[in-house]
Amino acid sequence: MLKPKPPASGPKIRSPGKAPPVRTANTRDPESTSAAILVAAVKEFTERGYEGARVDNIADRAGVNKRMLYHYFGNKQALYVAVLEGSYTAIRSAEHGLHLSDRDPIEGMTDLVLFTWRYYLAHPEFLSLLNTENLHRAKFLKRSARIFELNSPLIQRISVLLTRGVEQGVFRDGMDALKVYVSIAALGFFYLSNRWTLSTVFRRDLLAKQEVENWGRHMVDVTLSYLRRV
Amino acid sequence: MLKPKPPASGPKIRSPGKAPPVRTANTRDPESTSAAILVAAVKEFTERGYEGARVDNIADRAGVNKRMLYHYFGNKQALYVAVLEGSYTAIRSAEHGLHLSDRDPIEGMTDLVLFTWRYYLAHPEFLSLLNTENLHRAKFLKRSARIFELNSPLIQRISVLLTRGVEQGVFRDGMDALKVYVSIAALGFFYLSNRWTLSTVFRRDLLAKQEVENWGRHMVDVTLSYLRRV
Amino acid sequence: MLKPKPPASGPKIRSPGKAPPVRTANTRDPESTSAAILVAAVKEFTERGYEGARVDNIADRAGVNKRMLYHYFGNKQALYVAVLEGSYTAIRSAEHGLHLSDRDPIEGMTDLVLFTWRYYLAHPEFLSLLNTENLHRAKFLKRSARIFELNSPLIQRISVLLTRGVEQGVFRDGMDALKVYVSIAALGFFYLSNRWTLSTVFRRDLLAKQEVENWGRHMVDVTLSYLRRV
Amino acid sequence: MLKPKPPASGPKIRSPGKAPPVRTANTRDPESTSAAILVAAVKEFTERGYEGARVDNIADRAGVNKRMLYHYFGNKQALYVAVLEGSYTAIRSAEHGLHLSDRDPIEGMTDLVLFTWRYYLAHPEFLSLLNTENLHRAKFLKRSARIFELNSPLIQRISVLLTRGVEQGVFRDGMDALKVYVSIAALGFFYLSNRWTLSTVFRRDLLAKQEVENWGRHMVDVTLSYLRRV
DNA sequence: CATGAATGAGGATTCATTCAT
DNA sequence: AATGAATGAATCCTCATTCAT
Repeated sequence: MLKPKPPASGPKIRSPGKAPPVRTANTRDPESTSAAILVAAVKEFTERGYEGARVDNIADRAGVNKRMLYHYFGNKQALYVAVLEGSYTAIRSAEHGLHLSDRDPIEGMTDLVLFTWRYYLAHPEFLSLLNTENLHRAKFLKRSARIFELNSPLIQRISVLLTRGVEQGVFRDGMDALKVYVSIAALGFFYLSNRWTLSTVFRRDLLAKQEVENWGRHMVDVTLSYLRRV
Repeated sequence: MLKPKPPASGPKIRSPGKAPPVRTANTRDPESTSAAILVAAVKEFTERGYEGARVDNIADRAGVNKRMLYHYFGNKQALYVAVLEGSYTAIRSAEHGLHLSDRDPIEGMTDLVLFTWRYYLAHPEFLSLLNTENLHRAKFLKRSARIFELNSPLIQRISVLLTRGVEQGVFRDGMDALKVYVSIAALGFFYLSNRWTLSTVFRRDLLAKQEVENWGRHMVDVTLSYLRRV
Repeated sequence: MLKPKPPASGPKIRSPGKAPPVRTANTRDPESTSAAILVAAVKEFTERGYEGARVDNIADRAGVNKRMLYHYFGNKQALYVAVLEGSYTAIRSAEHGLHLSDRDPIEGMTDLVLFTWRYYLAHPEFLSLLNTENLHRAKFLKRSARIFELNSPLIQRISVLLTRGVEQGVFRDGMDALKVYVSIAALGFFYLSNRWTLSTVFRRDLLAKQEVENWGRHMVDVTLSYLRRV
Repeated sequence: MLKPKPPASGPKIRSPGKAPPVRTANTRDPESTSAAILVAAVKEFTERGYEGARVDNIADRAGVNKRMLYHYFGNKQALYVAVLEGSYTAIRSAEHGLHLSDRDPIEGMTDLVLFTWRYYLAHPEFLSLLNTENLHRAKFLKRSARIFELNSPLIQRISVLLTRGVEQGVFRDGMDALKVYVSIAALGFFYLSNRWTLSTVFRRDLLAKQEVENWGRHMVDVTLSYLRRV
């Protein structure tokens, strides 16, 4: 009798970039199983986008049976939404570590810019997931009711910071907190998200250590130049 | 954590908004056939990304037999590369309309910023394609030998503009042309590319006429604040 | 939930020679599923060659979902290789039933010839697969590391038989075991493999019972005439 | 306007083994056009079998427009039959060069064997086409009415040779001319046709010059051993 | 006679998801 | 809870053949 999957054939040729399973099978630990799936899903969706991501790959990477993925998350789309929400939750909760309210406005703004830059650097998956989501016109994100609540406090706090800066005579008046935040995000996000095409098109390695540090300072420079009262 | 979605949900995002064919069949005009394929491919890749794009959809949208797509472009990937190259060629040739060299530096820079902003506004496909390409780490773009030649003159011209601004005492010294360009691009690109998530997360319609105009001015403001000698 | 099966039966005219599925679906018995695929693949490749074989046909003949074929064997080519290896394994293990070493040389040789003839008669798939493989210049077979080990003992045993025949004064000296084996195989193989063109060209039914028996005797006659000391 | 077949894509990836076209286009010489197609078709069918052969490849190899192939031959199958008939015609007309009737029987038989061997060596396409045809159970050949007339004289002439050999006391009596011919053909045909698998399975280069010469002598040896009166 | 564009019917393969244990 | 076999609907791509010039 022939064995299934004879060695000569080598079926199941996984896509490149496959990581070895991070868990051993049959742990019977719901907590760890679903966490492992989530971690694997973040990687897969980050690397390949929504359409490019493979359910099989996620299961393999998580070291769990594919069926578990459906058990815990329902389907690919729901898993993707869970990944997305997790990413937003993470950045907003990280931002809580920032204490913008009781700081010197210039220092507070500098911290915000550098925090944003460093967060993006440390969390490429966040950028990639956002791009993927924007390709889909945020249709998945729209379903998540909590997203607005999650994000609006940040703008509020920037607004306070700006007001204090104006009161202290260091910032220009009439600045829009959302505009300021979007500008900061834009500088950091675009640089990293588009680094592949930028490096190719302009032949300059944007991820070199020195370039990365410079860009953080540059972001501070641009932001403060814009805000400062002249 | 999201609850597993009820079975009725059904992912399977079928081609929304599929357009009727733009041509009648069997024109026997190679130029028009391959052009129609290219136009359709731009749309499809823009809307759905590389993995999400469907060869069948492209053929349908172009109003040509699917086989023609392979006849003229070889395969999906080659067609995608053709789309990508076409997009870069288009923006760079549009930039040629700008006469940065013989202008007042402030005006020239303002023109560059506004041009960039308006080009991105008018060409959402360019932004989307770049995002798609960056998801793939520019692996397709890297194969295109002409890309660097296509893009490097722009940086050269910005550099000249900056130098003239310094000479005339209006710009700060020591500015990096690539940094300046990437900053401008970042402000415009991120705003548009991420408008779907931004609108959702901050509940503000970034595409409202007034907002769009404001953002253009904002980009000029930020850029000149940064460059100006204080 | 019931699946909404399409109303009418649908055309889908299968290629000629389709056999009804030999299994019922969804047996959930991997052994039997992969065995059924292999059996069906032998038939299909035998009847139509590698290029002519249809993966759909194989799945249909095996009574399994087409997807299973990829699950167990990877792809068409790997399945073909499995079929090929199986055929070689079968004939060599059948040859083990022959006890050439402890026999009278003339009898042993007669047995070998008749065994070969009968095996070919009983296993037309082996001949057909070999022809197919030779059309491809053995490119699939070359990848099989075990093939040489599988076949070389036979030549060794013929060699011993020849030596004993020489010692007993019944065989000529200096005979090459491989030449002898190839000659025997040639007589049987060609007759059967080429019987279709031979029958057409010479208008003689080579598969008539009497002809078949005669040819076996003829093979013995030719072989012994050649080997015998005169 | 984009040119069809952009350089980046490189469509029309032909299968390996493609030969450059042997003619320049648009010769407007029917004779040479159809001859070129036939020559190209022989190569393609020989190398890839009937199902593996590609109409496009044949046209390319012939350096003619694909449409011409249909113009001159009707379709792929008819072209294949033309190729097949051409091959049979060629070998039989070559056999006419042999003068078996007025020769010493032993010499005549030796000539026949060596002629067969050399012809097979020089015409691998004949062997390959026969194998292909046998895979299809000679269904194409059966349609060719001329085939029997073409081949039967040969057996007649062998029969005469055998009779003369018996009369002269050098050949055994009661030999069947067809059996003799099939045996000779078998020895030569199988050796060459199956050389790829034989070489792989037994690790011996059957196409080495010395081996080839030896096999011709071996064929004579076997044939005469069988026929000779002892 | 000659050309190259155009076509519809498959071809192998892949995918998210469900079933049976 | 967990498993791996099983499935049907795509998905990219290819092929022999015909059409319009």
